[in-house]
Amino acid sequence: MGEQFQIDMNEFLPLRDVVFNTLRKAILTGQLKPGERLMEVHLANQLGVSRTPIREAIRKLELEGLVIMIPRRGAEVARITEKSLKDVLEVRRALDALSVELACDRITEEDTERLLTACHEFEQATKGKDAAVIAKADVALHDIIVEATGNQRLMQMVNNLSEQMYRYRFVYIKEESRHDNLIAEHREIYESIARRDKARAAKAAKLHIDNQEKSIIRQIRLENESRLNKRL
Amino acid sequence: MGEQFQIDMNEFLPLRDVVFNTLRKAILTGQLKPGERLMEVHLANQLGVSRTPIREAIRKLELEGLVIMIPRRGAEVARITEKSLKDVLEVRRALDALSVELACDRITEEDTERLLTACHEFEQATKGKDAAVIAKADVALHDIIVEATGNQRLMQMVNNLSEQMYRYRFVYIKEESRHDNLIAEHREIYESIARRDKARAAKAAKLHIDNQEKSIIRQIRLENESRLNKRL
DNA sequence: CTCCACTTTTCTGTATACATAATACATAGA
DNA sequence: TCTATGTATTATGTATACAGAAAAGTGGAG
Repeated sequence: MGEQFQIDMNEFLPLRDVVFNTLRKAILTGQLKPGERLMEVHLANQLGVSRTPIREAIRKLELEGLVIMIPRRGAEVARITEKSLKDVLEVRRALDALSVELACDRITEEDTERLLTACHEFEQATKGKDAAVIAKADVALHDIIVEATGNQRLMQMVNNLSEQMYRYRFVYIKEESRHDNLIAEHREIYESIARRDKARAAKAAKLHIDNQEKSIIRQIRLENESRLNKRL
Repeated sequence: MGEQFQIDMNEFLPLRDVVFNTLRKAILTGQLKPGERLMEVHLANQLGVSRTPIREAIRKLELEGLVIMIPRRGAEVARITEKSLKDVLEVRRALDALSVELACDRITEEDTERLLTACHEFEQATKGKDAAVIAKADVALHDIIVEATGNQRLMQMVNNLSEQMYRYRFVYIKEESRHDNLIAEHREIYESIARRDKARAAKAAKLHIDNQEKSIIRQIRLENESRLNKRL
């Protein structure tokens, strides 16, 4: 029983939400692996709560696509296939393009400044070697953009889609040879938003996703190969 | 206690899913009105089940955005504001455009035929006066397009977004003066997909949404006015 | 040794019980 | 009459109990 989840008990949310956040984080960080079963009593004991909040949390994870339900057998962590990831990225490409276009129309001067700062901070972060720091700077930058759209629903959907690939967020961050490209891509997005050039911004955002897709797909294929080799 | 939901008990799904579908339909058709509280014991009695499946269904409705949770007070049907609807449509415009673009690349000859047939059937439907029949034909047509993309995630997200405005689906269907326009818009979408003309298809899809938005926003303003008048 | 039937265990699905927060109500005081 | 405080009610949050379906284990026959 080595696995022990980090529970944010300091929150004073309903237990189901604490459980929901805990399980989600465990799935996204890979603590709970694809295909792994989520057994209610086991989780209940581990988290020190009853089955009820566990079940309610699982219902939400189910709708979020992070677990799949098998009738009379329970929940298991959703497996990521190359197809499902391409599907996600295909949608995300469209929504990221929409985000930057809307940002062109609606971003304030102040947030444009913040965006520039975020670009610089990302650049700084790449000079250190801490992938977590780089990833955080990357997220911060993209958050500024979607928030600038003022579209609540869009924010929620983009976040959810990002989540689906969270397990791979380090993949393209770690490739140091790509760092200069990432910086340039961010810069291009910033520039086009600052100049309110929607077409250019959309193009840049799509390119940004395309490049991430390449890294991640490459990684998935590597994982699959090594998995197949182990089976032999 | 006039309200009595239509329960599809013939299904042999888990009760929570039966309840989920039942409540969702009740919300989408307006049987459960925005702002109305969903009280667990009440619903449990009404549907003849215990509170457990009710609660689990509510968790899913919560994540789907159809109900909102107030801590220690329970769930209520989400209110639709003009802003929230504009947000939804803004995203939907982008995803519908994506759908037709992908359809241009991926639709089979067979499905292109079906799409044409669906156009004709929609046209036929408008000649009768049954709004439900027209709405059904409209849904069928759009389903062919998103399914042609082969993108599971996209299908799910478009369906979810459609749901959010389901309460208003009759609004633009009912305006008979718009029927010829709707037919023409569908025709234009069909033509551009058949000719694999992505740019034209995207433009047509966006226009289609723009026109729906106008109808619905007009309707919402009417409702708000009459609501305000009643308060006086 | 293998396969099949049967028993046992395990886990989900559902119902119910209990505790507590929130609200409504009523009563007393100013 | 209005406000405030205490009480009663109501509904949620959580835990637990019970029934039944799968899965796993067991034993016997071939």
